[in-house]
Amino acid sequence: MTRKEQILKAATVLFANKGYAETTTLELSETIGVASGTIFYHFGSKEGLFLAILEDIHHTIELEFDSYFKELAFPSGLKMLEEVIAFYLYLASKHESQFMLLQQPHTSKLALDNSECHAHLEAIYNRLVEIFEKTIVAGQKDASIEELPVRKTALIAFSMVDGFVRLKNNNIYDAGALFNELVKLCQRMLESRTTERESCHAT
Amino acid sequence: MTRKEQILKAATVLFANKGYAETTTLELSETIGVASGTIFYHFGSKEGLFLAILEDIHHTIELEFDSYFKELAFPSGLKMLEEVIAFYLYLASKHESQFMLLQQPHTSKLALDNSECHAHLEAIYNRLVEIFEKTIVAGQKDASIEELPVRKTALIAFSMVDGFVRLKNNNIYDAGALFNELVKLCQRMLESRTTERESCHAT
DNA sequence: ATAATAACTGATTAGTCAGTCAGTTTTTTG
DNA sequence: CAAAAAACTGACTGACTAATCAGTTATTAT
Repeated sequence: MTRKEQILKAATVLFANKGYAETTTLELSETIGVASGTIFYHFGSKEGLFLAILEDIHHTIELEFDSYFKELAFPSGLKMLEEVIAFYLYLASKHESQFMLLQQPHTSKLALDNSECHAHLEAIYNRLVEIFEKTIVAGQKDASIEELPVRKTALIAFSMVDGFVRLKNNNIYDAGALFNELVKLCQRMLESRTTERESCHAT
Repeated sequence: MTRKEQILKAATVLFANKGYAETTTLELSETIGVASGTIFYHFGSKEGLFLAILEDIHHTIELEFDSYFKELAFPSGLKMLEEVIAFYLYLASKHESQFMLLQQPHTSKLALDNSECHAHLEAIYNRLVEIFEKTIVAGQKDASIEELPVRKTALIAFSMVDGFVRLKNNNIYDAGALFNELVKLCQRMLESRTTERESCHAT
């Protein structure tokens, strides 16, 4: 890892866990063991560093999704939903600090008046929602998922799983023990029922 | 409104929208039109002010829930779910700044080493989850809601609706247009299916 | 009306922070 | 190897911030 990458990664962890404003550039430089000036040599300013982190997150997520969608093959859309939730939670755990940073209010705050930040955030969220969209479309093809509006339903499923990640990261409840329930409820929410009812009336 | 209340309410709005660290006591005093010393006269410190806000939020939520549960009468648990989601979103909108403050990382951060903050947060979240617990219990009594584990299911339903509020507040997507889908998907998630099948088989 | 108490003020203080820059060390290039 | 370029340093600065406190004004009690 180069110095620049070291700073980037350490800053991601600190910003995610302490918050942007609460993390000082001096503290950051001390945790890595470099002079405080080095940060500004590489990133120009604290905000420049933050934007570089966002770009890195964007890049990470693009890579993860590209490799995940390359090997997609599931028995049914509904079964895929389970895998997809597991993958999302795996990602949020593997890149915990990066996901926590995305959930920081400072991030969405900055996006309001910084177009670079806004562009990254938009692209990242589209990718995250996409995983649910593809699942719903696949499930509707094999009739395992109900004919619900794809985009809207995907957004709600996303905010559900994302809310779960937050619950976990905030340590308010022991959310880790809720994984099975989350999957089951998500499936109940989306699974197709027309077949069951029809076969019932048919008899 | 007394001066003290004025400061409390203005601080709630500023902390919620700009963040705790990003809001200075000078800025706060200037928006109300009082001397900066007045804040410290009433609240001792910036953190004391924050804790007073949390107590106020706690109080607000207790009051709202007490009056809501006083007049509870619904045709079915499933119908109640719709009302309860609407009530939750109504609350989050009526007390927007207070709900946004609850979602700030600084709040859950402070709870880790401040017992007063922790106690308030715990009580508030219990009340918020309670609304879903009561609905599930009611629905299970009239057989409109499936026999799922009450607490766990309520936690997930809560995190779903709470995630929705965040989506709305962060302005990333036009979440306002998703209300009907949210209600529908929540109902699909929880509604009982055994009864339908039974009544069907009975005929 | 007067004393006593509470509410309020704002200049001051001690400390912190992002950012700078002249100078040093390391790496690359010819 | 020498010269040039890039990487890095850390003391310094000016702007800003939470908190203080001696003094002032408003309110209440007697």
